Amino acid sequence: FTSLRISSLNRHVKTHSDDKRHVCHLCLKAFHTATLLHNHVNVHTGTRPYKCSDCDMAFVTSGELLRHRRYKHTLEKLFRCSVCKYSSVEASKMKRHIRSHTGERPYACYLCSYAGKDAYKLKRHMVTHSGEKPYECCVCQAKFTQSGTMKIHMLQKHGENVPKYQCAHCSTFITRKTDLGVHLRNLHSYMAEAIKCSYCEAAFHERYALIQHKTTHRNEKRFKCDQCSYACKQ
DNA sequence: AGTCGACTCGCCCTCTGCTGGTTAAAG
DNA sequence: ACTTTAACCAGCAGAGGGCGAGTCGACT
Repeated sequence: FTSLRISSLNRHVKTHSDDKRHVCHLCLKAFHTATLLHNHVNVHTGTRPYKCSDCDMAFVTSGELLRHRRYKHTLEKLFRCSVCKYSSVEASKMKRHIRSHTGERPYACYLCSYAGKDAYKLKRHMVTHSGEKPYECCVCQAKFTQSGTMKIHMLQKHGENVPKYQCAHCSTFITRKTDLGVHLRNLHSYMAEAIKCSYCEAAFHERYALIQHKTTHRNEKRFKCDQCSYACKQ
């Protein structure tokens, strides 16, 4: 560490020393400076002098308030991505975002080949090795690996008047948005090679159209006598 | 020494969407 | 009875938002 000012150096040196003479009288935790102790005591007492004028939030330091206001009220995002339109309030968020462009994955799992783009993803991944299911449904006690999965479960299994997703191309209603995506891919996507109907010469580039077409054969008396007008289904 | 703002690291959260196993209905 | 298929479902990863707290430069 280098600094232009001796005062900064002196303060920096304190960060390496065990000389933490400013001790919290409530929990005995020690700090290098009186300001740090002061901020810490505010956490105990709930004292948050910096109140947001636009909502009920309040903070221990002015810096925290400023950041909060950028996130929630001014929406001032100083960091802009040079590749896409993303912008962020904090530099660390931009650093993390850039990895989605570069593909860099610095957080490697020591048990498998997985590597995460940030620490949280690795931590979340590690649950897959421990087998832990930390989230429990309060209604049926089913357990889940992620909170989001439990939330979907609660909504779909125990929710009332749960809206379903209607396919824009057919009358099918599907419970989950993600399954509607699967439905669209499987049944409504264009296929370069047309599939032929097994009962006639008709051919279709969309699977759903073929299925609909096949229903027209359902009550058809496809087996015809070539001697008379007799015909039957089977 | 105290204060302030900028910077940084870290933690936890939600939203989103793909994947693959299961199930039930239709063929 | 058997096979196929599509919705249902939980697992799991990608991406981003929000905040706590420590450090440092500049200033008083």
